Amino acid sequence: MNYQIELRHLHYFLAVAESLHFRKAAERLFISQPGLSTQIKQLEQALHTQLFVRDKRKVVLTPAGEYLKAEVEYLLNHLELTKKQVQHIGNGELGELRIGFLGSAMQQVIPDLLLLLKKRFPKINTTLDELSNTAQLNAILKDKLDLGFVRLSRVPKGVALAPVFEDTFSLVLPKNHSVTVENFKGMQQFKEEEFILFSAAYSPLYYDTVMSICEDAGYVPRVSHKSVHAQTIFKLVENGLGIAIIPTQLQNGFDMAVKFIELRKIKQRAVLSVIWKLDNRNPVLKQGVDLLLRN
Amino acid sequence: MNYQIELRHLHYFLAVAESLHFRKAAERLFISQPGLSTQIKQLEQALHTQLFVRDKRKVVLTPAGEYLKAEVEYLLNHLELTKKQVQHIGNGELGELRIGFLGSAMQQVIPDLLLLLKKRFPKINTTLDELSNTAQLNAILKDKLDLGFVRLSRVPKGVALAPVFEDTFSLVLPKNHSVTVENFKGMQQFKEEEFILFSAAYSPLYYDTVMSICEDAGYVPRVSHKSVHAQTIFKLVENGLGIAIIPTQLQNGFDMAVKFIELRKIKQRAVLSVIWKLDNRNPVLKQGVDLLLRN
DNA sequence: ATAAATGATAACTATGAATTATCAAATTGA
DNA sequence: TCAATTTGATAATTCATAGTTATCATTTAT
Repeated sequence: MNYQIELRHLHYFLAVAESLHFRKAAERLFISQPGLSTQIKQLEQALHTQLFVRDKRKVVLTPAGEYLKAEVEYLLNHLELTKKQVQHIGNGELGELRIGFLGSAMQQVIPDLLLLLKKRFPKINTTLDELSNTAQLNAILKDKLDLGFVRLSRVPKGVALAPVFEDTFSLVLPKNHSVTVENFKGMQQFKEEEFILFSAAYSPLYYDTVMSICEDAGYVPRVSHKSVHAQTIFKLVENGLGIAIIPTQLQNGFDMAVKFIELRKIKQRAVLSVIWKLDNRNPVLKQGVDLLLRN
Repeated sequence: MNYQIELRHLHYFLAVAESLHFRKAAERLFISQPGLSTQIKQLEQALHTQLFVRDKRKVVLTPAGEYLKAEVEYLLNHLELTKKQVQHIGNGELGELRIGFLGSAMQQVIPDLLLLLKKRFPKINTTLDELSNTAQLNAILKDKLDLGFVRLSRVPKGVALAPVFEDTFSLVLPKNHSVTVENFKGMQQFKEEEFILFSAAYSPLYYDTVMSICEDAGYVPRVSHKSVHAQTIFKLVENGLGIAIIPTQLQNGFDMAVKFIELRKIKQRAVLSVIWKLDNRNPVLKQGVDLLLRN
């Protein structure tokens, strides 16, 4: 009657809570549906609390289930980290740092950081994931990631943010555009152009900053296309579909038929920041952050 | 060959890590010693890491085991809280606040706080534990306690501290002592007395403060006895074994044959503070702290 | 030297996780 | 409207493995 909760129950619970579908969850877990049903029922009995409402056609989480889901995600991720950490200590390695980054940070900042880290702490392992701003923030909140490289101006309470790299912006123009580095006067020259930008959902800060650059030049830009990949933006510019404004660093590493004009005189800068969770228990994180911010 | 870790393993591991003795741990867990041995071996295999060194007469933790112990304590306590929390939410209650306190705070502050809390959040449950300063700090670091009422001036990083109650000190004298409330001049009158104090281990801040009170009067007190219980101290004073200095509030609730002189003119105060962990995930804590500090 | 204590190993037992087969209810669609 | 499909729950059965008992090898204490 009084079951003991095991990690199995938590893993199963999470699968059902995510898919809200017993059969699909069972399939994902490589067990049969009746087995999953009984295990979930056991968990509910152990907690004396209903976690799902089964409505004979759809499954939904109760408020208690909703709460448990968030906590289980946290607990399981934390346990996963602990397992790795224990192994690292057993091997005489210091630990692992899980890093997320925006594509636009791969050009320069990330390689530099990794080299620095390897030099100072040769035994620290790293994992790298290219993720959007919001994906990184979520992963950090759930202890799936230790460190994120993002372009954000605000983060929720409990998360720290520190700028690590400042870049100018550059104009991206088709090769045959009448404006050149030599005859470039200012952004007011592009009042009538169509703009191609990174989408606001991908990076709200970037979007707002570009808007403010045009605003300072006295107009609101017409945005014809939005994309999340630099390469796509370059290709669109190359084909005369508009002009773009990008962080200067981004032009490296691509071989595109466009020309760049660095906007040194405008005040806006593309700021890359690190974010991490203040209550992160990974002992390696502190050293990584210290190292990063000492530059 | 590749075992799945379960909570059972973690509970068993913790029992062995605490007793450093397989047979005793097995007894405590109500299972047989061989069963425990195999489960621990499974855990070690799952982690590919040795956790204990069995030296054919004694068992010790490896560094990796040491690390795991701390993390497992944290995880299991956190899971325990989560279970309660889920049940509370399921019952439409808000949650549970686990409070620790010094005996000397029970007189006034704790009952007041509890009444306030019950009034503002009728659905919050509380558990109360009388613990020493350091026991509270440890319990808070391990997520076994949410809120502690202590007399401390510093706390480790990651723990917050906020004063909530300030009390004057009072002299405790035997009934027949020549000094009375009427002819009391100052602490310099007690230069030659023996002092009975709370032990420094129990409350370092109290000890230092009493020392500084005598220092201000121009002498170093001779300390003849130390205790952790107010009642013991009163009893010793009553029997002429010395005099004492205590937070004034403490005299309430005891019916002792001693007299008290409140030291209103000296600058030192007995400060009671709340402490809590900044990364505590109990959603109730924030409301409790807010309520407390708003007074 | 003998007795007591310790953790590991081997063989066995029995608990309960997981499977298969099936049901009842709800939905879909010809 | 009625068969076909989809859903989670239930019942009976199987089987993996946690836990047991019995025993050993080694160390420590008397």
